[in-house]
Amino acid sequence: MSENEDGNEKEKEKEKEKENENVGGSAGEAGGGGPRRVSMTPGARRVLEAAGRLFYERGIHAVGVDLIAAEAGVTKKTLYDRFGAKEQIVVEYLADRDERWRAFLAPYLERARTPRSRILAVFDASRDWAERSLPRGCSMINAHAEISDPAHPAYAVITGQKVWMLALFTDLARSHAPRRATSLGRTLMLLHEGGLVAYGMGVFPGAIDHARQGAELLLRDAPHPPTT
Amino acid sequence: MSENEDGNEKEKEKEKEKENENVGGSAGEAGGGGPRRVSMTPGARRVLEAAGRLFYERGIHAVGVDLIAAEAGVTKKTLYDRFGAKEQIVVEYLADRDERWRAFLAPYLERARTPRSRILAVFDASRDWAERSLPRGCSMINAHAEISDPAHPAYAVITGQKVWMLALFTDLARSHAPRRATSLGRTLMLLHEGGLVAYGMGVFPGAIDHARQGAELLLRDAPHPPTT
DNA sequence: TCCATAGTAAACCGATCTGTATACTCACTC
DNA sequence: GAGTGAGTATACAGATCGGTTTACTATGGA
Repeated sequence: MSENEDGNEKEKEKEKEKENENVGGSAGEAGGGGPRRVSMTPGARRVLEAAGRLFYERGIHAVGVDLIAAEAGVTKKTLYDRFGAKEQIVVEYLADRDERWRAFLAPYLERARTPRSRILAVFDASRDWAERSLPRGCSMINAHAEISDPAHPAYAVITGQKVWMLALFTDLARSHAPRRATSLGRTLMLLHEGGLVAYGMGVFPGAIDHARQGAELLLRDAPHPPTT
Repeated sequence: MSENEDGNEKEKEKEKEKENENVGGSAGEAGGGGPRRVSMTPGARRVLEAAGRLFYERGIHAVGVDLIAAEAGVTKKTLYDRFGAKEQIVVEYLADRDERWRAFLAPYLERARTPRSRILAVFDASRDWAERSLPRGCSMINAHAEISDPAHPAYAVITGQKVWMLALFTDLARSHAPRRATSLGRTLMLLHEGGLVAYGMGVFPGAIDHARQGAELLLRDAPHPPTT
């Protein structure tokens, strides 16, 4: 363990990752706690794509590695060479979803210019995100229902995303009404989560838009403007 | 199918159900769409108890019938004689939870006397219910994450409970503010669902109480009183 | 030419999955 | 005392689970 000139090898690896579509990493980089552990070879990418689709549609426990490998068009050998265990695929799946969501959300926040509109922009982003890729509700909530053990490496990804969202709402709330930022942030979080759940279960149509209406009501109510 | 004097047999069955703690069934009876299909013998009761506990703690797909039978102290033969299939145990599990919740909620609603306090009583009941038996969040939401097929017989139980809750909130909202009952009922539903999710995932402490605060704000805001 | 990387193909492991079968016991009742 | 309902004990079926192994191929630098 003394004679590894990693400097040389790193250069090679970096050059090979020309097709890696990293999203800059401006506001991201908190995908799951650490850097990606697996080298995303073409086969690994197809595995992750297939696993993500199957996990979300049928549930994590209901999908076996044989099916994932078959859908990805790779053998189980390749799958285990890349990921080592199904558990790791689950972690990558959730971290990937989280990363994508934050990248999707970012331009919505950047476009909005007032604190109020930035808060509402989160709901707009969620609605658009849900309509295009969340027919069965939030991936994190669904995964949490299946992963009971807090020691599971995916658990941190799940709770991490929710904590991040709460911090985001609280930060945005602070800009709008500093005096009640904590409380307002939490209420926004509840409306948002409720919207996601109600949307995923089809309780009533337009659940996320309705959550946005609820948020508007909250913001109109005692907005603590510049003291007039 | 002609010679069954059910009048005689019914009496016997009813006498045997002395230990059955049916809660009158005033507002209930919508447990899952139909009457219980399985005869709840002592063995069956133990199966349902064990399955309920295991399903909730570890997830439905993660628990096998062998484990359920072992935990219940019955053989798989008994289990299959009573329930026929694991699927049916899942249905009974969810219908049972739903029934218990409605029975738990009823006295909270009866004690409250104003429309406003009746709405808040739902959140009070949920907080108490969650603290005593929902460390991992709402059973229905968790089950929905695992059961993707709408044709699954448990699906109707899941969505049925949420629809019932929405109807309850809407009814209560109608007594408080008839003009905006639909919208208010939906927002209350979102806050409530959000509270359940946030509580189950431990996003921040006292999530259901905070949802109640959000509801209070909603009710204070434009309460549409008797026109003054 | 050599060699590491990434992959295919296919068999195999022990364990577990849902579900069924046979054979028997016990308690209660008509 | 025969019959019935509820249960035990145990073995087994066929499939699938996560995971491993051996043998081989294609590719693209150094």
